[in-house]
Amino acid sequence: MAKKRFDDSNCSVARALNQVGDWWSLLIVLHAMQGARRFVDFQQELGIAKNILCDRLARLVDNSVLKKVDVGEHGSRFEYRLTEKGRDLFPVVIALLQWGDKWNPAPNDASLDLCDRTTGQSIQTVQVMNTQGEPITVRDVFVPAVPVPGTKQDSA
Amino acid sequence: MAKKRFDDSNCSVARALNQVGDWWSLLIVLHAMQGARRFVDFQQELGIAKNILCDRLARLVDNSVLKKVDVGEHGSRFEYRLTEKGRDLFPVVIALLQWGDKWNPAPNDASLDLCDRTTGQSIQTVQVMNTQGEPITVRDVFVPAVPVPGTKQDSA
DNA sequence: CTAATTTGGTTTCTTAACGCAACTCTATTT
DNA sequence: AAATAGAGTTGCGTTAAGAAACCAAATTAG
Repeated sequence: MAKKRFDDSNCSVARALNQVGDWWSLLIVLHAMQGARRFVDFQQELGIAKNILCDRLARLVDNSVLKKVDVGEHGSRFEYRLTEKGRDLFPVVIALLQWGDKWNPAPNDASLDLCDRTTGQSIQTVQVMNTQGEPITVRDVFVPAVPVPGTKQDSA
Repeated sequence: MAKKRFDDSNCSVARALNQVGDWWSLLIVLHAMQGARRFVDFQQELGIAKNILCDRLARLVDNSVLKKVDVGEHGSRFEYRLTEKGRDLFPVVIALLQWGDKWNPAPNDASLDLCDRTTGQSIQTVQVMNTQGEPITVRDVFVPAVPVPGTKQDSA
């Protein structure tokens, strides 16, 4: 983490990064998407220190990305499940996964390839699209000049 | 940053986060996408400490997300420009931006909405889609059992 | 009933990263 | 010659990350 916080930033990306912008949070969300639910699942799969995991899970719960569910089994058993907000990080995680695959090819193995249940085929590459459904790049976008006073759109 | 590095992880997301998974890097990339090029641009727009900015820019250059261009103007002038790899983070940044907008509404103002140059209209929400072009959620995907070792499928 | 496990955390302590401020260096402007 | 600007670097204090040990409730083993 850093000292500088972006809670009140008027930049959506900054606010988003404030919640999931550290090393572990998105990895935790990814593993949650892949089925991890219990403390030990995350701990073993990620190889993360327990105190850090506690902290990250608590923060993700605070931020409503995960919810903590007491499943009254043997021992103190809790499950951390994705909320709708957490599940909504799917495009972010997938975009990141695809970027990592494309530009930092796996050193030793195949990356995990995700398939759609209904078609059985690999999913598409995540793209930004215009209203016509045509993929666009960063060069195709602009921020409309909003002359409304009081509207701050800071760079972001 | 953290001590734990994921360079050699066989997880694409981990490798991606290794390059742009800190508080500042994606914000720097975002601002670069919005036109920031010079050291002072980033420094003033982001309010980041200069040594941290140096470090982040250098790392992004190392990772080929940005390239440093000497524009021989007055003083020592450099520009940091996005590479193709950097521009390819567009879907990641936009997905994050949209998530931040949706789930952490701006405290005081409208978030900036991005428009496509050719249509003049707002861009679509970034989604994960199957081969049919239908949007899918995390519940629709599965990891096919045991990819053949040595097989690399890039856009996972 | 007691001892050992499992799960989920906390505490301690070391190390590394962040962030401010001040300083450097080169080149340009006054 | 002095001042300004761009792009850093250096020092130093604060904070966060990480490993390993310790803690506590519920469970199973014996």
